[in-house]
Amino acid sequence: MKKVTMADVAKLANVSKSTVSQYLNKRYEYMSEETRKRIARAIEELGYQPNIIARSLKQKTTATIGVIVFNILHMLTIQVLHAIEEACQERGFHVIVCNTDDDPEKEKKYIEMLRAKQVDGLIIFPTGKNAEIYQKMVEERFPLIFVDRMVPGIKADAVLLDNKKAAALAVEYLAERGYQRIGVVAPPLVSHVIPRMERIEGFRQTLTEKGLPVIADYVVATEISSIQSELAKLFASGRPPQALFAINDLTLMEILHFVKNNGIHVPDDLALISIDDVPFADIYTPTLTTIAQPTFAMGKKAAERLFMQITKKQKHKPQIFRFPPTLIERKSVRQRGNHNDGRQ
Amino acid sequence: MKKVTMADVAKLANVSKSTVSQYLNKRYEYMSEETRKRIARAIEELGYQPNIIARSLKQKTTATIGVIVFNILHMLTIQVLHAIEEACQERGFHVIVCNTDDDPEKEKKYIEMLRAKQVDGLIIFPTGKNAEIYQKMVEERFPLIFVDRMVPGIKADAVLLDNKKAAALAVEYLAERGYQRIGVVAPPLVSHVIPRMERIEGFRQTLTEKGLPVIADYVVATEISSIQSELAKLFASGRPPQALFAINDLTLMEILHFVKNNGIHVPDDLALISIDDVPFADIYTPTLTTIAQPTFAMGKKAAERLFMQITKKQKHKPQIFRFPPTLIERKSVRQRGNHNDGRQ
DNA sequence: TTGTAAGCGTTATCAA
DNA sequence: TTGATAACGCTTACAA
Repeated sequence: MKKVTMADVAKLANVSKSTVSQYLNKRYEYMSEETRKRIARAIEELGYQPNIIARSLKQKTTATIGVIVFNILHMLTIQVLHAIEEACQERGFHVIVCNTDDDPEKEKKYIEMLRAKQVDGLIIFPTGKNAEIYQKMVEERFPLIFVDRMVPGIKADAVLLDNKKAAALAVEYLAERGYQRIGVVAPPLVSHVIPRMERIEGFRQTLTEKGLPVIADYVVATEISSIQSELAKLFASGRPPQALFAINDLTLMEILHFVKNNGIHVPDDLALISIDDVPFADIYTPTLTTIAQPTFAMGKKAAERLFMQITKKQKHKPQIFRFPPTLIERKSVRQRGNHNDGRQ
Repeated sequence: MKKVTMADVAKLANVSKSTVSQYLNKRYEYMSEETRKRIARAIEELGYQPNIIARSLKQKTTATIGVIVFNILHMLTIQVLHAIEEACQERGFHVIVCNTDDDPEKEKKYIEMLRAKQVDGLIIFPTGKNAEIYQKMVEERFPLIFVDRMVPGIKADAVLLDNKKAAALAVEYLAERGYQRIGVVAPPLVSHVIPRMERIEGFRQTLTEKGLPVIADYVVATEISSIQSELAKLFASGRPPQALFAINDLTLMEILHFVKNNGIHVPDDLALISIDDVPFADIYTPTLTTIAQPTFAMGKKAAERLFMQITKKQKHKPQIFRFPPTLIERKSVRQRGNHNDGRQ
């Protein structure tokens, strides 16, 4: 009762399917004004809508990309996704979004399904645990970009924050303001999650460069759910840190809960700086000094780079794009008095 | 060099394409152990991956749905999307996500493109301004669900918050605690954005029911960018409101900025309650009393209902699903002293 | 300037 | 238990 096809249009307009096809693809060059109008009328009359699936089958291209993320609720994910969607919109592409919850099995299934659906390329916020599959795509020259996390050993394009720099920014900022006992809070340090490692590495390194001690106890790296209790232990000890560096928005939230529940005053009792510019940074009291990621630029770059891969399917040497973090100075870190030697 | 097709598998396994097809669709009934193994081996050997596009063309079904949202950065959007994605995952469906920025033109283009791509159904957070197009889909019985906003006159399923109830909850809560001069802050009241209208309507109605005056000046409904200045005017006047009801998270943010910039103390100078349970509600000082939407349940319902439409393409009378809001009591509203008659 | 016909990679209907 | 063969709706040489 419903499906109008090109053949119907052709019949009604008294032309052949190919002519209709020409028309639809705007190849008007050799088409008489007359036929063009007849076709237009027929399409109108029948309410014809082309079937892109059929075209895709023939052309082997779907104008669709897949974006596989490990946490769709993450602010970073959403912002990058936004930029990707916008870039795709400009090019007439569509985005299939898949959420893995950081489960490699789901990721694997998604990659396979999306490739079966013939997406033209993939942007992945990887779990990091499907090396063989990533590798296979690289070998086949399938258009692929990693975002946020990269996977060691896989020669694919990646769009990342300059994580060491971000950590350095934080530590330098604190050090310059007289903080000496600086702690860091992070999720568990697992080796395949590169940004975490890089941030901690940058933290340690910068501390050393600044001549400050790296105190093992001040490195809190544990499940989000136990950050509160770990912090409690830390602050129950004799010498709690003077400042805390939150490696991302999730850990920042935990710290904020902790200070609220324990009546710790920021920045007087404890200075705070974090990576990820949370939306409430400047309504919180005190406003929060953060290190922002250029999320929109990152998403845009990922999309553009993917389009490049899609259009010119040459070899292209894999590139890692490191985006610079930006320190946004607010009030959660203040200048420490010089007379204070660090004791409470 | 790459594309392995069913024909290749068939040749290698020494069977016909149809047999391979049977195998892939797990119709093993009449298949000899022997051929089954041969096919399995051939698939393995060639690294064959089925082309779902071809299958879709034949079967007229893509196992893909489209989700068109008017603001992908909205927290509500993201949470509902999350639930939709999860429900789709369970059913082997994929989700194409499109962001319209509340632009009806974009929405129109997206709807057309997605239908051309033969998606099996559409979940739309509508701009509300493409009535003819929505109507056409309804008439064609194309699977369609509206979320968050509904469109008057369009007989389609919709998943919504019980907006009047939400507003009533807020006003009752304030009234019961002795607040009399209650204001509301909202984006511009345009008639096609139903939830806004419903919330304001609920606000007014409940105020009246509680015997409280509806003061025109206390209804701030304006562009987000000018909320601050409108609030400034309001508070510069002799009798500012004792409590403010933020119609959504965006307006809440503006109010929060305003109180911070003007040294207004919450809840002592001004009580605050809002729809949308923002992530920082319980780290803010004071913690924020909010009215939460059951976002996950809403997304799940939208997906399930869409699947129902997709599977049984019968008439089905359109239903509006109203989800109950939940008041989460925190500290941004306190009991007012009875001796206070409302004057400052 | 327009039409014919051969695909694209599946599935489905019959036969064998 | 398996195999021909014709769709599915479109694109694209090549002819006319």
